[in-house]
Amino acid sequence: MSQQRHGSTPGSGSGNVPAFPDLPEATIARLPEYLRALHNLGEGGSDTISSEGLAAAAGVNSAKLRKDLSHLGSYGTRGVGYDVALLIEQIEYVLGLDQRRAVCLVGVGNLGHALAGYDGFASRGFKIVALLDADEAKVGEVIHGLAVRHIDELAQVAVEESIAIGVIATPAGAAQAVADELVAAGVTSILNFAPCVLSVPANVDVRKVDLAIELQILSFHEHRKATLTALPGGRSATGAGNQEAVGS
Amino acid sequence: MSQQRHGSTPGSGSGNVPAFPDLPEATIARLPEYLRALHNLGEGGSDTISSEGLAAAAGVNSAKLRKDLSHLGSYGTRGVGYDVALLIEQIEYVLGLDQRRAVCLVGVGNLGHALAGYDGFASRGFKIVALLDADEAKVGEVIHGLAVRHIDELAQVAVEESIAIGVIATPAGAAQAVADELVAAGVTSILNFAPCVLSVPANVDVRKVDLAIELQILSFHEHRKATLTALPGGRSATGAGNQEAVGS
DNA sequence: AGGCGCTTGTGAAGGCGTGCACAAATCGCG
DNA sequence: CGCGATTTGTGCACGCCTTCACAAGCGCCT
Ligand SMILES: NC(=O)c1ccc[n+]([C@@H]2O[C@H](COP(=O)([O-])OP(=O)(O)OC[C@H]3O[C@@H](n4cnc5c(N)ncnc54)[C@H](O)[C@@H]3O)[C@@H](O)[C@H]2O)c1
Ligand SMILES: NC(=O)c1ccc[n+]([C@@H]2O[C@H](COP(=O)([O-])OP(=O)(O)OC[C@H]3O[C@@H](n4cnc5c(N)ncnc54)[C@H](O)[C@@H]3O)[C@@H](O)[C@H]2O)c1
Repeated sequence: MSQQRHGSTPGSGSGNVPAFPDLPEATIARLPEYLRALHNLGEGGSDTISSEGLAAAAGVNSAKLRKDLSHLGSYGTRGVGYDVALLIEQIEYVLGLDQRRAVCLVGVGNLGHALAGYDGFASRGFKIVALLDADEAKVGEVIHGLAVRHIDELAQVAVEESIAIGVIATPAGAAQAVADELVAAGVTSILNFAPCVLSVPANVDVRKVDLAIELQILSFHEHRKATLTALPGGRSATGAGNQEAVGS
Repeated sequence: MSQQRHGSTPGSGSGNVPAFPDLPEATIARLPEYLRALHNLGEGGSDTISSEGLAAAAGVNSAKLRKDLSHLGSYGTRGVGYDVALLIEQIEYVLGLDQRRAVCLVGVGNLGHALAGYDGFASRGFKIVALLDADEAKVGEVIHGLAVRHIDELAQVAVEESIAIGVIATPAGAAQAVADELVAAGVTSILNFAPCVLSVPANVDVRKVDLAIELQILSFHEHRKATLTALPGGRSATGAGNQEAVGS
């Protein structure tokens, strides 16, 4: 394991060299979950936490958690557990949360309003620095201290604020056009709420959130449960059930 | 393959026997995507569609799509493609979308408001039949023709409306309690927007949507791209980039 | 009727992720 | 100082998923 990577911790060096030994996608999708659990535990006063305990708090298998964390390096102490503060620092560093990330939100409609007012972004190092819409009637409206600007100003704002992440909350029909504009403005990560497939250059990452799909997956399981009425075991009320989560 | 399963199609029989040859989870997570693409194509006038075409529309590999569809049975015609209408019917049947599914929404705050007004649910066979909140000030408020009711009425409404799916849009602190109440009321599928792990009986399905996690994953990739400034190939502008999607 | 091009359905291989089980390491205590 | 309790880090095996590649099947054209 990389025992000499201990020195190169977040706060210290700025231009620290090496890209991480490319973590498995499945792992990085779980890191935010661990981070949240750690924050909760930190407030609880705990100084260290065992893999078992943290795994329980994050809702995963403890072996999986240890393997995930081992990819970041060796930040635990055998016989003791993980130092909560240090681990938080490490994960935040790996996720790039030590630097505030500017986000722009395009489409200030029903959903956009909710997102604009959501404090769960700011508390994780994300700051919405621009609200954009094509509807002239919405331009100028102030939401949580931020005025809605016209979409045509995107390129300008993106440069001014060094925006790398964009959120699309427009109707599906406009999403591709908006994505193109975001890309043109230099955005390299997009979170898309519109139910459609986006086509973007290879260097741009897209993540999609589609509530209808989630419901349809649940519907399938409902359908399945319904057709299996005659299940031999009956209902077994286990403590922690089957938790499915987003992630690619 | 199962050539005799053709007769047992959706519309016809009601109490049709067999549970599907349990589809892979990865497949069922993609079926809604195919379904949306098919609906778009259907409006476009196409009568049949090739796996290549549908795969492109859904943003997946064509071999994967064929394998996914082959799990439902053989509904394509070699040399021609898939009959759009038939395939839609099939997928909707498998997902259990042929019957309207009643949904209740708990927590009518910022996010809850947006969800309550979202028409993307109804258009997919889901109907929000109850809005519930603990805040007396919100009880009675009418949103899109539906009045907010007090959470204490959950059990009653759940039975009246045969609610099997519940959506949680309350603060994280209240989510577990709400989940317990939903389970007690007979709900067997939960879509959770609160950033926390829910503990439920084994027969209950939970899916989580956490926007902060999505952003953190994007942040990681931003961080990675930033540290890799010296990438040999430069930016290769491929047509369809890397599309990550939700799903477990 | 026969051949040709096109498309599906699938066998097989490879990669990824998961979870078990255990050796190595650390702490506390006698 | 040594020993036992505890917990991490990981080698390994298994299963799922993805992807390639191709035979089988279908329609159309001659
Ligand atoms: N409301 C929800 O709860 C919800 C849930 C899941 C997904 N979605 C999806 O999110 C998207 C937005 O939903 P909504 O309910 O907020 O819709 P909405 O119609 O209320 O808002 C859309 C906003 O986008 C703006 N817009 C349209 N074209 C634009 C363009 N080219 N550039 C910039 N802005 C543009 C409109 O002016 C409007 O303000 C939709 O794709 C919807 O399917 C919504
Ligand atoms: N707003 C967003 O864009 C957004 C985005 C992602 C996730 N979320 C998450 O969704 C949840 C809701 O967010 P929000 O911004 O709508 O919060 P909010 O505070 O605006 O709304 C929460 C609502 O839940 C109600 N509530 C509280 N306790 C309840 C209980 N025990 N039973 C029933 N109702 C109860 C409150 O009365 C309130 O109306 C939070 O967990 C938040 O983290 C919100």
